[in-house]
Amino acid sequence: MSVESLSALDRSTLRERSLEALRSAILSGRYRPGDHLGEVELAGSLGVSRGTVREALRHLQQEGLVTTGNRGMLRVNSLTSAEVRELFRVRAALEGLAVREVIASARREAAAETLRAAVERLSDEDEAAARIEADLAFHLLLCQLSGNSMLVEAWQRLEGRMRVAILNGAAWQAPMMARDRHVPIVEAIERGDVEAAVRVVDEHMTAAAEHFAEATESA
Amino acid sequence: MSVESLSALDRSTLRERSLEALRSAILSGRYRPGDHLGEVELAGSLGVSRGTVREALRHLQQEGLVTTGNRGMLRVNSLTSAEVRELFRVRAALEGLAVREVIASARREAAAETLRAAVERLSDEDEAAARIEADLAFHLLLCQLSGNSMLVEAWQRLEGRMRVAILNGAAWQAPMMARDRHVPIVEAIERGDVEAAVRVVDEHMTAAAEHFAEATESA
DNA sequence: GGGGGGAACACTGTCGACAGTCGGCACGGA
DNA sequence: TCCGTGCCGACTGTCGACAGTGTTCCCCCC
Repeated sequence: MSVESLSALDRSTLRERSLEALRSAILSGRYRPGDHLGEVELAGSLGVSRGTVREALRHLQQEGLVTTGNRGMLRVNSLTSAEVRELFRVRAALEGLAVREVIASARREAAAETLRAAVERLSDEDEAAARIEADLAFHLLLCQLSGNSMLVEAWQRLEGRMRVAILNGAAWQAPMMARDRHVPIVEAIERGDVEAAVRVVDEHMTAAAEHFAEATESA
Repeated sequence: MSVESLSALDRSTLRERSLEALRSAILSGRYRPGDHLGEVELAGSLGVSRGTVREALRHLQQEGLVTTGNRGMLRVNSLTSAEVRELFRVRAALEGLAVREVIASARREAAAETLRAAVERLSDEDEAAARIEADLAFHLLLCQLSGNSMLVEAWQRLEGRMRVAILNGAAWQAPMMARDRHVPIVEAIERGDVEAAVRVVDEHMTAAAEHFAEATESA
């Protein structure tokens, strides 16, 4: 009786799929920082028209993964170690606000529980890529639980740059994403200790900043 | 419901000019929140092709000035009063970081002086539009003087939403942008008093948040 | 052998057209 | 009157093509 229902994936536009493909290609390191991204070449390899990849590239440009070169040409972006440090300081400010709002929220208990569960997914053994995803998911969740949509948006805008920074030091990120590093945050939220929570987040970010900044310097 | 045609003597690309034209059209209130923005119609009134306005619209979408409606159609965005409050809390966090970094900076004195000059441009008598510009310029300058490029970027990403919020309560913004409100910030920076500076910024943002949130509610 | 001119080349900017799809409306039947 | 249904218009998604412009490299002349 029922016709094959169109899966939601087929609903996505070519532009969205191209965008996702390019983003993951860059983030997986298939393109090196500084590599030139030609519209025609990408269009050919993705099997779509130039206009379509063009839109995807412009989107990536606004995300900060791609930057405009000499003649309007686009190339893969990279971050200096100073920018990495700056990035983490902004993150600290944002996530500091997040923990503040989570603690002040009426649903603090439920939020803490959710975060506790997310921390458990931060395995110390998994693949590097999985660990990165779990780490970013934890911090995004923290922002989401604040209930501040503008905060979530701002954080997500930084996410692209974050991933670039992480990519630079991908080989050494191990100790940063460990479960130990995140448990104190959850505990401070559970206790409702604003000062401690903010301080812990700050320290976490400072340590991560140093880590990845050094990684970029030696690259 | 029309935008002025673009002048042809400019060296910038049509896409950039279309973007600027659309942005100022929305921000000047020529389009009301919820208004549908059709690609063909805009292309006609701007005198460019659909693909060109399409890119501009996508840019505006990422800026948050325009949001995707029912069928992938774009319409002018508006903010709820709750979102306005959230927005200002994020701004407070960002600008709090800014004053912290400015004070910690080696060029604190020079920065304070620059800010002092910017405050003077916050006239109490000028046109509403000019006052808004001067106010935003002051806060942007504050971020820029921190020397944190990622912070500047994050702030600018919020700027579009800011202007939407301001637009909603455009008639009542008078007391918010007054010089008195900003002088204490500069003074705290001059004294190097971090705690006071952050507190003043926070209060400034909270007051502004209430102001514009109420304005959007009664609109 | 070195430098200048010029001709392909390789891009991006911009455009007009075709096709798919969604919403609304009129019409006919119960 | 109310509901199903098929048509129509509008709008976006996507594409291929043309034009303008740096860039590069080769060839000729000094």
